[in-house]
Amino acid sequence: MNKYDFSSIERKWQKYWDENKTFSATNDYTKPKFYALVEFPYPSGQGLHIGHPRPYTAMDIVSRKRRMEGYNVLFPMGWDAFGLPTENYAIKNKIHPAIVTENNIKRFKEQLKALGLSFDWDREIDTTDPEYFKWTQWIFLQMFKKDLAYKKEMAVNWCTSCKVVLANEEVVGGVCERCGGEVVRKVKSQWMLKITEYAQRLLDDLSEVDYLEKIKATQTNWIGRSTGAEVDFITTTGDVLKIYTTRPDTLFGATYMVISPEHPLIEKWADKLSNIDEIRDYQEKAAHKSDFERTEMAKEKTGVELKGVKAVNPVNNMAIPIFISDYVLMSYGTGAIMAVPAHDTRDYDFAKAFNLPIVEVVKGGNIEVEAFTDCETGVMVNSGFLNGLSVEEAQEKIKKWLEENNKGVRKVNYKLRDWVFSRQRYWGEPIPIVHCEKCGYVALPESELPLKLPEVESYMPTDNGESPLSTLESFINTTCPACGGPAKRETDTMPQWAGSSWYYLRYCDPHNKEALASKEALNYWMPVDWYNGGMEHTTLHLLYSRFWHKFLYDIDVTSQKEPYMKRTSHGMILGEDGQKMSKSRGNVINPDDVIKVYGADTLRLYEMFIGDFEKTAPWSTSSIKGCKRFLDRVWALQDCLIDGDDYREELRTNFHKAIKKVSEDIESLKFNTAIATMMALVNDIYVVGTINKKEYRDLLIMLNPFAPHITEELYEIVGYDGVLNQQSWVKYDEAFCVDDTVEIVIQINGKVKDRIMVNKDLNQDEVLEVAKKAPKIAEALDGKSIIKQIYVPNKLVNFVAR
RNA sequence: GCCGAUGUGAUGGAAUUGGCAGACGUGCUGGACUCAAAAUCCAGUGGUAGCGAUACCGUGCCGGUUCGACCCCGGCCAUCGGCACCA
Repeated sequence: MNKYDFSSIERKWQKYWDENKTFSATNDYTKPKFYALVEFPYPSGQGLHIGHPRPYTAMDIVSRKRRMEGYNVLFPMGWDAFGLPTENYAIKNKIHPAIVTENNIKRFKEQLKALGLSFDWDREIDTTDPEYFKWTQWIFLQMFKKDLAYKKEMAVNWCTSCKVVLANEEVVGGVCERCGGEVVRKVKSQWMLKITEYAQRLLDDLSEVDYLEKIKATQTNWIGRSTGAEVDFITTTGDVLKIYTTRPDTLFGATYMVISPEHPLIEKWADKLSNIDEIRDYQEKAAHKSDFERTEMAKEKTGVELKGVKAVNPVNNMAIPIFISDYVLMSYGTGAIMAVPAHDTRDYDFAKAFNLPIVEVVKGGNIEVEAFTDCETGVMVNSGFLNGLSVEEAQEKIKKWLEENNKGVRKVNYKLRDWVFSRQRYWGEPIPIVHCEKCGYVALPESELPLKLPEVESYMPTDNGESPLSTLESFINTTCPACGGPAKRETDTMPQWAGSSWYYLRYCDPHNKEALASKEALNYWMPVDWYNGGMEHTTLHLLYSRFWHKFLYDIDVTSQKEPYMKRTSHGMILGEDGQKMSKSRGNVINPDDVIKVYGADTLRLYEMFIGDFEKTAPWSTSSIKGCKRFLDRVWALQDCLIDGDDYREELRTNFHKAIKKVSEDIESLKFNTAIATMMALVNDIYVVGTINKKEYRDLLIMLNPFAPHITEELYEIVGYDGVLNQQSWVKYDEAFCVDDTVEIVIQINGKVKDRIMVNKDLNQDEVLEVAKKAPKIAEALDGKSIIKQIYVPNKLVNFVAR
C-alpha cells in the first residue's frame, strides 16, 4: 500500500475534473434537471473564511449525489463583487477597485478549487462585469417604466461612518449592519423601489415554497401585515385627521389623539396654535434624534399638546385634545393615532405621564394597574351600540358602521417599507437615468447599456452626502434621450443587493448577449430546486430577490412565481473558544492551513461532521483528527481487499442499513449522522477483517460526495471500470435492512430487566412466551400477577405486574 | 414586550413514530508495539455504592398524561438569534 498522500491526490483529481469539465451542466433539456444553489460570496481581501466551506460542501454533497442519480445538475458559482470593503481598500491603497476585485476573485477561486467543490466553472459570473450589470441596469429600467422605481425626497438612514444611505433592512439594532457605525436620519432625494406593492404576494406565496419555518416566520414578521380601519376625525378647524387603528372596537375609549412631529397638518394650523414655539421646539428635537436615540429613549413618553385645536370622536362627538409625540411615526399608517389608554400600553404610559382620562371600554382587566390589551376574553362596555359584544364582534360591527356612515374604511397595513435603492458610492452599478430640466427623470435607452463606471481620480465618499461620481463633469453632463437638450446623469449607484437579486437567473444562460437569459434556458432550469444560505439574508437578499423575481414574472421574463423551491440555512462556525472568529480575538482558523495539514477531504468531512448543520458549532482542532483517522482507515482497507461481487452474509444488513441511512440523511441535511453511519460501517468491516470488491466499491460511492478525492483515487487504485463520479448512486433493499435475529428489550413495569435475541417477525404470543421464560424475568415475575403485557414488534416487551 | 430557537456525559453531538438514553467522534485511563516518542492497534469510560453479579440515580427546574416520556401537556428558569413606541 502506498501512502495516503492527500496533497498530490487532491491536486491530481482537481486537475482531472477541470480538464474533463466533469461537472459542467449540459444543455440537454431532455434530461431531468436539478438546480442547486449556494449564495455567491463577496470576494473580500481576507480570502476564504473557514465558515464558507460549510454550506458549499453541503450543497456539493447533494449535487454529487444527484449526478449519480442521473440528474443534469446545475451547481454554479460566481462573485457578488460590488461593495464597500473593496472600495475602501482601493482608496487606502490607491488601486482601482476593479483590480482589487480581480485579485480577490483569483484568490477565492483558487481556494474554492482546493476544496474540490463540483462547481460548473464555465458558468462563473461576476456582478461587476459590464456584461453582467448591463442586465441589472436593464431590470432597473423595466421597473422604472412600470413606476416601481421612483425618486423621492425623504428622511433616510444615513451611516455617518460609511457616509452612505442604508435600506431599512441594513440598519440592525439602530446601527449600520456592516460597520456598526451610528445611523442618523437625513433628508435626501433617493431612488426607491416599490417593494410594498408586492407585500401581499410576498406573503401569500410563502405557502407555495418549502422554506424552513423560521425563515417564513422572519419574512412574515418583517412584512408585518395588520388589519384594521382608517377612521376620520374631524377637527375644530374643519380638517379631516385620518388615523389608522387595528382596534376600531375601542373607539369609544379614545380620549385624545397623537400625531407625528412631522405631520403636515401642524404647519396648516400654525397660526391657530397658542403654543407654536413649544411645538416647533419639540419638532426640532425629534428631527435631530437618530433612530438609535429614538429607540433608546423609548421608555419615557414625551410630547406637546396642540393648544387651539381639538378633534371630534366620530362615535360619540366628544371633543378631545391632540398631542404631538415622537412615538408616532410618520412612516407608518397615517402618521396619526387615536389614543385609547385603557387598552394600549403606550397610550397608557402617555396618559399617565400627561394625566389624561383613561376610559375602560373592554371589561376583563384592571385598568387601574395597566392597560388591558387582550382581544380574546374581553366584553365591550361604555361603548354605546357595541356594549355587550365580544372584541371580535365589536370589530366587525364598528367597521360596518364606519363604512355605512362614511366615517372610515377597512384597511390593511404593512410594516414593510419601500426599498431605498441609491448609494453615494463609486463601486456599484450606475443608475441608468438622466435628469433633464424639461423632461424630468428619463431612462437611458436600452441600446446604451451597460452604462459603465467612468475612471475617476478619487473614489472617496464625500462629506456632503454626494456620490464620488458627482464631481466628474464629463460623466454628469449628457444629453436628454427624450428631447436632446442638456441633462445630468444620476450619480448615485445601486446598493450591493442589486446584482444578487437576479444572479440565479444568469447562471441558466450566462453568456447570452441578447437577453439576461434565454426563455428556453430559464424554462428548463428554473426554479432553483434547493437554495442554501445564511439566516442573515432572510429579510435582505432573500426578500429582495423574491421581489425582483415576481416583477420579472409579471413582465414575462420568467415563468415561475417564486425563484426558490426550497431554502435551508446553515449555522456559523465559531472559534475554538466558542466566540465568533475575529482577528482581534485571535481565534481565526484559516482553511488553507487546515488543507495543508489534513487535506481538503478531511476538512470537508469535518465541517459536515462538526454538528447539526443548522446550528452554530465551535471549531475543534483535536476533533478534526477523528475525520482524518477515518479516511486513513478507509485508505488502509485496500490491503484487506478480497474478490467478490455481492455483499457477504456478515455485512449484508450493515450495508443496506448504511446506504439507506446515508441516502436519507443527505436529503435532510443530517450530514453528521450520515458520516457517523459510515464510520460505524467501517468499524464493522474491520471486525470482519476483510472487504470484498463489491463492498469496497459501494463504500467508495457512498463516501464520494463527502470526500471526493480519496474515493476517486481508491476507485482507480482498485481498478474498477471508469471513474467513480460517473457511477450510479448505491441502492438498498428494505427487506435487508433488518437483521434476521433481533434483540428484544424486556421491561417489567417500564424498567429494562433483560434482553433476548429472537428471530425477526416472530408473532406476539411466541415472543411473550420466550420473554417470560428468560431467567431474570421469570425470577422477577415469580409471585406476581401480570396485569397487562405490551408488545412492540421487533423491539420491546413490557410486563405490568403487581 | 413580541416572534423563533435551544438546554442531554469531561467535550462536539446521537436517539426514526412515545419504546434499550449517550450512536459516531474527541478527550481521558489502562494495555500492546517501541530504546523512547509519535503514529497505529486492543480494552475501558454518565454518576453513586459494591470485589462482584447487581442496585439506585440520571436528558435545565416543578408538576401532569401514559404500561412506558429527552420526546406529549401545563407552569417556571436560563441561554442564543431576530424584531421592537408599527397604533
